[in-house]
Amino acid sequence: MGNFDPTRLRPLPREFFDRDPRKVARDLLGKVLVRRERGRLLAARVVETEAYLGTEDPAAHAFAGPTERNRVLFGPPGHAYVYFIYGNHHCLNVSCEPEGMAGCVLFRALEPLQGESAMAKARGLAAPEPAAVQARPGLLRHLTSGPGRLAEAFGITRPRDNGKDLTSAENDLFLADDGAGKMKIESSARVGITKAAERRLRFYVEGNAFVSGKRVESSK
DNA sequence: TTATAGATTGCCT
DNA sequence: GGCAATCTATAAT
Repeated sequence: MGNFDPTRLRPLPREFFDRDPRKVARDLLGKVLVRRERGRLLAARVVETEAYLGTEDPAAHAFAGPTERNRVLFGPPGHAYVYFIYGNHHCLNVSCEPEGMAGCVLFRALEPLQGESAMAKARGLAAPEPAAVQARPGLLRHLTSGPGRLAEAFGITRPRDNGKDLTSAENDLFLADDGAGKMKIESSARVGITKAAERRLRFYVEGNAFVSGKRVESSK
C-alpha cells in the first residue's frame, strides 16, 4: 500500500473494458484512477465497484434504452459515463462491452495514493495533517469513500468529464495499472437501489478501510 | 405542466 | 436513526 510509484502507471487498454461488466468490475479492483491538472497528479486505488448490466438490468440507467443522458453507455467501451444525482452529487462509471451494448461499472470507493491535500480541498475539508493521519488513518476515508465523495475529490462533473476516453494517458482523467498485486475480493448486493437489489454485483477489496458503508475504526 | 423518485451525503436529534 | 438539500429524468395529469 505504501509504495506507489507514478512512473509505473500504464493506461488500461480498450480491450480491458470490452467485456462483461461483472468481469470488468472485479478486475478494476486494485487499479488506479488518475487525474492530471495544473502539473498536479491525483491518484487513488479502486477498492469498491458495482456492475450494471445494460438493457437487461432494471437497476441500470440503460434499462429503457438510449437517451440523451445515457448515450455514452451505448458507445464504445472505456469511456466515462457521469451522471448527476439527488441534486447534489456526480457519480463516475466506465462503459463496458462493444458499441451497442450498454453495460458499465460504477466506482463506489477509492483509496487515496497521491494528492490527498488537493482532494481534501476539492471536498471542502481541511488539508489532512500527516501527524493526524498517522494517528487516525480514518481521516482520509472521508475523501473518497462513496461514489459522490470520490467524484467530488477528483473534480469529476458531467460537463467536464462525461464521454471522456479513460484509456488514454493523454487525457486528464484515465484508468491505469501500476503493477500492484492481486487483492482478495468479496462480493455483495448493490447499494442504494430498489430494483434488482438482490443481484450480487458489488465487488470490493476484503478488509480495505476505504470501502464505503462501514464504520470508521473505533479505537485501537 | 406538475409530481415524484432517485446508483448520496451530511447534519440533526 | 431520521431527514433535508437540491437538480434531473421520467411518469402522471
